[in-house]
Amino acid sequence: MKNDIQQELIALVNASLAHSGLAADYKDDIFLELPTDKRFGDFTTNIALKLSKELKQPPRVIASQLVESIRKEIKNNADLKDLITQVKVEGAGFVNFYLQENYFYEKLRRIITQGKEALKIDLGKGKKVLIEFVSANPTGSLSVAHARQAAVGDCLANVLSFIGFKVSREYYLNDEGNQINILGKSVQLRLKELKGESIEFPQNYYQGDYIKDIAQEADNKKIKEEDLGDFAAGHILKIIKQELDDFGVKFDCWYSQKELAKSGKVEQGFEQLKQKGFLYEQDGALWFKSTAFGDDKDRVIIKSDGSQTYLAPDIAYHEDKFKRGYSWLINLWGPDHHGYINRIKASIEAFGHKKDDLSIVIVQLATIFRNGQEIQMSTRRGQYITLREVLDEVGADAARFFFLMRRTSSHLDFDLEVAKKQSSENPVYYVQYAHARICSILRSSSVTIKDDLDLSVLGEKEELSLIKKLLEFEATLNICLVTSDPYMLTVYLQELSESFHKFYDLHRVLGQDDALTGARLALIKGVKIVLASGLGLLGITQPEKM
RNA sequence: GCCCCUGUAGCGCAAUGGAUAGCGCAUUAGCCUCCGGAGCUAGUGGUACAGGUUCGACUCCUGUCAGGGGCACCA
Repeated sequence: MKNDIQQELIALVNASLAHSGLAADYKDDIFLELPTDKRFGDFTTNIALKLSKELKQPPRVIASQLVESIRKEIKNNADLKDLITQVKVEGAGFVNFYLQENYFYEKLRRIITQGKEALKIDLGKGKKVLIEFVSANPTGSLSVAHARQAAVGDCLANVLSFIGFKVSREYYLNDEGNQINILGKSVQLRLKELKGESIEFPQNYYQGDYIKDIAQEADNKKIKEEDLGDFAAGHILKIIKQELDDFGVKFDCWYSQKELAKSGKVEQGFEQLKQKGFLYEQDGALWFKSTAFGDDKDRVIIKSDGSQTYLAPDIAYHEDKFKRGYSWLINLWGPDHHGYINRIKASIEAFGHKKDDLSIVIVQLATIFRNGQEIQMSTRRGQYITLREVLDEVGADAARFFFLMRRTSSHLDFDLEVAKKQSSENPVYYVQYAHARICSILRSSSVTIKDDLDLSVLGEKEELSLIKKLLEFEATLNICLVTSDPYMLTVYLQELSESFHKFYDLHRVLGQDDALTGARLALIKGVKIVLASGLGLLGITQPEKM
């Protein structure tokens, strides 16, 4: 049996369309794989509905003609003849294919014999992609906004890597400039305070108590005044790295803005843009002509006082990403950056890249609740709730799942008490419980699962829908790719868990005759493999006991 | 004023333009002599409003209303 049945069916329909004189080549966009038992058929095509207007005939009439032609084609196709049990017109004019159950049994067999490898699909073909995320200034602990970015970025990277992309995770480190100067001055003031001077602490300075700790340490190490900013940034960066590490997020590259500035790449970039005619001077400042690419106004890159705006190194930075060999860039940004999208896209276009070579994913904010009450301020660490506090309270597994379980572009309400609950109200436990339950059954069984066992005894409704649910994993990963958003994976894992619990409740695995017990063990082993793979991609542990 | 996100059951949310709009909480009634009851079954309750595109709209477009976020020679 061939694996890529979908491709074969598309070819079949195309041939049938041509032979019946209905239409030429439609290739893609005609198939939806619908393996759930909620729908009709195992594969379906809506092509008759699409052709209805062009052919000026009712969809069902076209569908009937098409089905007739398809049946003829199938007779001449050795692969499909035994596989397809029925082709018929249903609903408004859908053509539905019903497959031999054996097709699903063999899919399941592949999963239990090959494990996780059977779930991989090569959609990336080795394309190099760079995901830049978090990139928080090293001026304080990571906030929940950064935490959500960390969870989404890391999971998206996992998914893309699983489906055949060559992925790098990068953190753009803003280690010089205005914010670092202010950080240095904040420490300097706290130092004075430490020595008994009375000070007035400006509001735009960094307020948290950690500044006092850093001041104390700077004093012990006798750090020079002009180095205080760098010292503090280095200190805070260590804290950030530890926080990310505890959250299970690792970066391949920490890209320093300071190093970029030293390298001369920023000025080289200006030179290139100037030659292409996208820079001009006005009012004593240097402007980038971003309106040439759809931005609503041109942008300053060198201010009239001679210093650069933030955009200047950023333009060079993005061009450098392409120069390092990445052909697809993904940036995760906070919602405060959405006005920045057009100008940075304009810059890559100015260098000759396509707009779509850079995907900007805006990660909306998360609001932290406790028992339904919004938490406005952090009590312990200053102005905002930190990743550290969330981790301390609910743990990395629950935190990651919660940050991922809504569409990334949507606001997220995160209730700390719910995340700690051990009940079906808490989706993390629901999914992990399904996994642990399967492990428990597998532990208490003495029946071995043979590779060539007969799976066709799995004829119950719940068994078949569970197998079909397993096969939806592939489609789910594809959705994650198309939407650049991994959240569908959390939805899928909850559905799969639900499907398993329903099966479990109605059908006993152990204590049946060996043939049935063996097949059901194989089935739940398949569920375990998919659950474990999915949880792994989310960066969540897969407990064998809870 | 301009831009972005959101509006689905009392609450929190799901549904790659497709067929009967799903799930959890809350609430009501049930299910453990038996593989993990952290589970399952059944009942209640429905797409903000007005147009449009489409064979077909929760989904796309226009407008209205409501909530959240953002506008810089800041980063």
